[in-house]
Amino acid sequence: MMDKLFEQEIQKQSVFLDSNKISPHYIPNELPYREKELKSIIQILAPALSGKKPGNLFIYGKTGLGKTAISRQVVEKLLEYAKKYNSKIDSVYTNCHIHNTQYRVLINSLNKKGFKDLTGYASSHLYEKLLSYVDSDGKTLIIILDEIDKVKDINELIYLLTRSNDELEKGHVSLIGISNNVMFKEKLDPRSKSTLCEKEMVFAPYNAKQIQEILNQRVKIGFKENSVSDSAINLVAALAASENGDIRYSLNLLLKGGELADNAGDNQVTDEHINTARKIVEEDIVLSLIDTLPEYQQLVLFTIAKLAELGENNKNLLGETIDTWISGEVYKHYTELSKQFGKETRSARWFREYLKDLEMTGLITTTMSGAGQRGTTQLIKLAFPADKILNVMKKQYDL
DNA sequence: CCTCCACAGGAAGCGCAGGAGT
DNA sequence: ACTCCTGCGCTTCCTGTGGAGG
Repeated sequence: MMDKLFEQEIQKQSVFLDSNKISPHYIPNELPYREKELKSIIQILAPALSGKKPGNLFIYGKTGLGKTAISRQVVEKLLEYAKKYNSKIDSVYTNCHIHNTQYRVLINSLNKKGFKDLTGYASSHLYEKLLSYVDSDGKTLIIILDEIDKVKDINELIYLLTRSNDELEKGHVSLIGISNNVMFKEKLDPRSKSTLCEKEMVFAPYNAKQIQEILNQRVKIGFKENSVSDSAINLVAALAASENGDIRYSLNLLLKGGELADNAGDNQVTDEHINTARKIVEEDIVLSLIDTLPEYQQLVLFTIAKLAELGENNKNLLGETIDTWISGEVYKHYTELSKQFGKETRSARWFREYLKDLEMTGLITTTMSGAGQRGTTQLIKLAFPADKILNVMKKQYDL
């Protein structure tokens, strides 16, 4: 019985040749339309080959534009060359979304370099360990900090890591910081800012045509021939273009679309699959955004979503749907709802901080009021359809 | 023009948790 | 085990801002 099920699964036809190659985590050998960026990073890091300290680099750009892929690729190539020419270069990659403090970044870096059982040590001790690791043979250590904006004590971390260059007898430490948060740079200490942003680079979005080309390449290696209709690829490219040229998003669409086709037993991915995939992927995005939110922010979001739901049957005098509220109004409803759920009500001041946080996650958008409204107040609007948010929240918390 | 309203957001301070030092 | 310190989440208080309304 079980054997039969496995047999069936194996023999099931698939549109995929190798679904791993469609995964956003897969780094292809060639990254089209990034030659310029590739060249600049190589130029910045190249001094390491002759034992000089490469400049620190800050890379900024929206999600899914190849920041991580390019940096990792360049560093990998650099290590190959270093071997060939006998230069001592080493690198360590840390995703700060997971390792989001100075301490955790240090632990992670040392772990990856083969140091074990480090928990319990003070961070000064970890720092010493890292220093001696670099100093032992005078290597150049390139530290890649992805999603660097997620580190809580980022100023201290930057200071610590760059200060190490003064204390090292031989060898250097060089930083590559990657972020998709525009505001991040402005929140840095002026001192950290000038160190980290010694060299700076901005990744521009791909346009629809470039996305199409990139997707075609991936489809060729990830899908069987003719398993994705041309119009489906066009649709994915168009959708991604409207999402700031986010390749990761488009790959997720293709991956989901392929799975949907497989499940339905279809031998080609069509527009229909992509449209369904889009709904699923979007819901996943909303879910993951909401999921990481603290409880009290979720309640605020829920309040706004509830208002939006009501607002759909609530037209203003011009017959337009009401989809924007002033913060005082939302706060009133929030206090009512929190009583209803038996939660403590936060002060209006802190409520405003919640709004700011929600805006940071991109779940809501706010604008300052102008004429037609007394004084200055925030006008609050959901960034996603209310039913989508409510659906996700209902599933999660059976509200 | 002046006052009032409705809010924004800074500053101070408070209780608490979790480390570091002793 | 104990104090001390620090950061965090939050409240309270306060000043500032700009349109509405007299």
